[in-house]
Amino acid sequence: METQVSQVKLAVVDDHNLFRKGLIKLINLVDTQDRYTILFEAENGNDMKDKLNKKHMPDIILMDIDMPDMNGYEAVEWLRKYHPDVKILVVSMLDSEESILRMLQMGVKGYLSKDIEVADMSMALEAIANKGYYYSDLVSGVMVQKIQKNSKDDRKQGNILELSENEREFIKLACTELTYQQIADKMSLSPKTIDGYRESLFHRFNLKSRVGLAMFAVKHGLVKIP
Amino acid sequence: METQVSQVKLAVVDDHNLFRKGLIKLINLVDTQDRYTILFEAENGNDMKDKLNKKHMPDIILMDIDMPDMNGYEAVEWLRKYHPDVKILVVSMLDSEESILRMLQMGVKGYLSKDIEVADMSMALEAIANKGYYYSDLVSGVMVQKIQKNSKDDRKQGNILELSENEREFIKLACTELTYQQIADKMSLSPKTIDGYRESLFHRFNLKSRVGLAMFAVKHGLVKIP
DNA sequence: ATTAAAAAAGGGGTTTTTCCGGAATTTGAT
DNA sequence: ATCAAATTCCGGAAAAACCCCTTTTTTAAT
Repeated sequence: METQVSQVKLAVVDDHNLFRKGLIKLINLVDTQDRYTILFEAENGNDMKDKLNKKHMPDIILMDIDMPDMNGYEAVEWLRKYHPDVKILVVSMLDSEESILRMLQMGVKGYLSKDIEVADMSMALEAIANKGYYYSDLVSGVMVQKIQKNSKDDRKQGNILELSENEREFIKLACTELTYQQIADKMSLSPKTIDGYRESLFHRFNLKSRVGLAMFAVKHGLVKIP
Repeated sequence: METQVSQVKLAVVDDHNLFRKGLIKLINLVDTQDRYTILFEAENGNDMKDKLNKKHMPDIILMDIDMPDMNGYEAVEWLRKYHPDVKILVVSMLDSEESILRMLQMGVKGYLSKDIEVADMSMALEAIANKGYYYSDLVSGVMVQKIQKNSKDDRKQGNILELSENEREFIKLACTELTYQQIADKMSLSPKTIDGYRESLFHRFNLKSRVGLAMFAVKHGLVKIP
């Protein structure tokens, strides 16, 4: 085979300039065979959308999650829809189970924590370029756990991934100072329906108060902290 | 003068390995005169404490804020106490006014956002090594604002820096699912006192509900999200 | 078309939070 | 020692949050 040394076009999407630059330096350092080219950098999902149109399509996008304007989840969702061939490697500080699973469900090809070794990142890039994916021990671990848990009825237990759109919306509004009555108005639903959402969420996630729900939302990135 | 090319010993304290490595690469890249030596890296404040004893003292410590175990504030507080000569350059994602002022108050020599240009970081290091400090436009801006605001009575307005210990403690507990009654028990105070804290904070920071207070606490890093 | 499940809405009651107006106590400075 | 300020504490009432159990409406699948 001669495909081993084919060129790989990369893009880096992360809101912290210093991290982007450092990451690129590391990639160049690791890239002894001159395989990798950085096509572009972007500060967030929106920026990426703009730049994708103007440039050639990258093979792999290194994607942060927590970004202003358009975050990693939204960016990945968009990419899956409009450019399903682009492989996504998440590089994020968030290494919660929820986050990993949510990204995997959306079809990312790898997920790295930001506190990994340089060698791991190198391996991930190479694996994705060659095999098309790279699932680290952390990620595989989360996956098997999920599979095992899935043997039972999964919907009923607390599973953040399966929140309805209305529930997500309600949670966001529950993190504000609006009363439930006002939330009901804003969502054009009966206060009783809102009360139903609340109770259901409380039971599913073992919560006792609205503050608990709000902190839960923060912990799992369900709400943006401005 | 011949002191221009004196050696400068650095240390990097940040919980994300990839960021540390990238940062160090950037420093080396920028360091055309071979002035800078990285004495050690640490993952958090505690790790730093350990490593400070074993190695020579660094001249400048590049310090993250949000870290597990012992965060940047705690680390800086400790450094000021036991090694007041070590200059601290904060390099953090958090660029809130509160965070900047709190760090400045504690005597750090510079404060950089992680989304700055590489050149800025280079300038900051050079300035701190030579002049002893580097205050970017962002930081100076925050400082003058503060000075201006300070002309008026500062205590009464919403100023996160001047929260009493009890208030900080109450805020943390208000972010849990405890009732005010339980919080009062836990703090060995009357529920009415707790109610007083609540009202005072609501007025000072323009809040309308406990959820608002909790989100406020999250936004300003007054409470840890586990 | 039928039926089971999920979503939305409701009734009615308890607890907690919120919001006043103050009063007593502790603290710090002169 | 004394005064002012801050901290702590109180009573009471309206609003909001919380809880459980039931009914209607919508959705989805056979």
